[in-house]
Amino acid sequence: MATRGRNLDAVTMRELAEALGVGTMTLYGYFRSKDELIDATLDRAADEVKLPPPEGPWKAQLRSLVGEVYRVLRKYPVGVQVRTRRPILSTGVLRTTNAAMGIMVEAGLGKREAARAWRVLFIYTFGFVAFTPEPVTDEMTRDWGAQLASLDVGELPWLVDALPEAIEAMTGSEQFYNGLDLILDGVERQLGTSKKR
Amino acid sequence: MATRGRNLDAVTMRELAEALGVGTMTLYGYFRSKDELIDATLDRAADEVKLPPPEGPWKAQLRSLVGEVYRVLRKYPVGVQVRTRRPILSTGVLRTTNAAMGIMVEAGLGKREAARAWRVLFIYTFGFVAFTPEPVTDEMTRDWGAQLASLDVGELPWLVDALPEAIEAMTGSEQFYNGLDLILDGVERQLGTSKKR
DNA sequence: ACCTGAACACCGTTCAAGT
DNA sequence: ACCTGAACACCGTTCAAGT
Repeated sequence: MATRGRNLDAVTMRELAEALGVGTMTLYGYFRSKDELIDATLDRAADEVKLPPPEGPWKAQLRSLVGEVYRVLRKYPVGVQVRTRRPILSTGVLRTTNAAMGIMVEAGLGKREAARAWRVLFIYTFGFVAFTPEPVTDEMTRDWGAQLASLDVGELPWLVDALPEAIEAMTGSEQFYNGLDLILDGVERQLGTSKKR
Repeated sequence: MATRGRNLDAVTMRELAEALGVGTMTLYGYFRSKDELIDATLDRAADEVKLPPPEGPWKAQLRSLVGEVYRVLRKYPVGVQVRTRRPILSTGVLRTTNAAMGIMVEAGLGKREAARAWRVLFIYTFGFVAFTPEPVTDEMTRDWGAQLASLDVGELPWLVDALPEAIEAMTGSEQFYNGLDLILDGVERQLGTSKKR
């Protein structure tokens, strides 16, 4: 098996119990299942998302809100994998969706457009954490280099020509805001076509 | 444990071997590990992505390419979870990245901007598959409804006001192209600011 | 050369019992 | 009431052996 990494299996009931100095089954006195334990953790995490004050340009508010979600999700990456299996429908988590909807509707976007835009932002944020390895270890760099070296690059001229740029774009976790701004530009354009006020 | 769903654990070496009518360990004669077996499957899948002919507007070409990636990934959703653990660096898969870079650089985008835009498109496509349950079963609908009904919605006015729109935006897998077009608008704006020709 | 059952080191969780 | 060891039904994979 590959490394457990940031996957759900990175947390095991046995290890957690040992770390707490109790028997494994003691955990089941407080949570009915591992899923329930993880849910409780994520609800705590959601409270760490600071909602922006409702003032200033909508774009700055939304950027700040999404940035907060990103920051907190990086701290609790287990939330990403849980979300791949089911939506997380707790008040703590939905507070964020609610705030985003408020910002966009107040800015003049229709409800449907706002809901769709939020979906894109949510997918980007969770997806960024899901698909950006962090930290990148020396072993990873070595593995990937070896794999790339063994490729027939003759068929990949555009990629070869922009290899440094491609590697930078795919691995840098500091690049979250680049993509976010690109998407916010797209949302702004939606605003132009569905203007309500 | 929750359902295995479309996760990597949905495929077990024992079950696969049984389906093939061989002993479990026979598989290890052909692949060194489960990871290697999955990689071989994904490389086959990547060949199903039809690259668009290099003619017509760049936006239509890129839209068609990303749509193809989406279509194929829906067929092999196991690729999503594999990608959360490591990049997939095979010629088959990188053919797609190469084609996307070609379309964008030919359109006039700088290499760096093209690489960053591709990252957003990649994250959106993989993230969409990762975070959109498909199919939605009756049991899921019942569970989510029950969870939503038990919430204190007093704190979530914007969300409550747009609940049908939110549910539609979060569950409809046919909505992939809505978000894609929003992102392509953002890419177009990049083109305006970094125009090369 | 090709195949494979038994066994190992793990999981989450049930059960039946301890205090 | 609170806690928990043993056991069950699973994994991927190693090992040692079959043909």
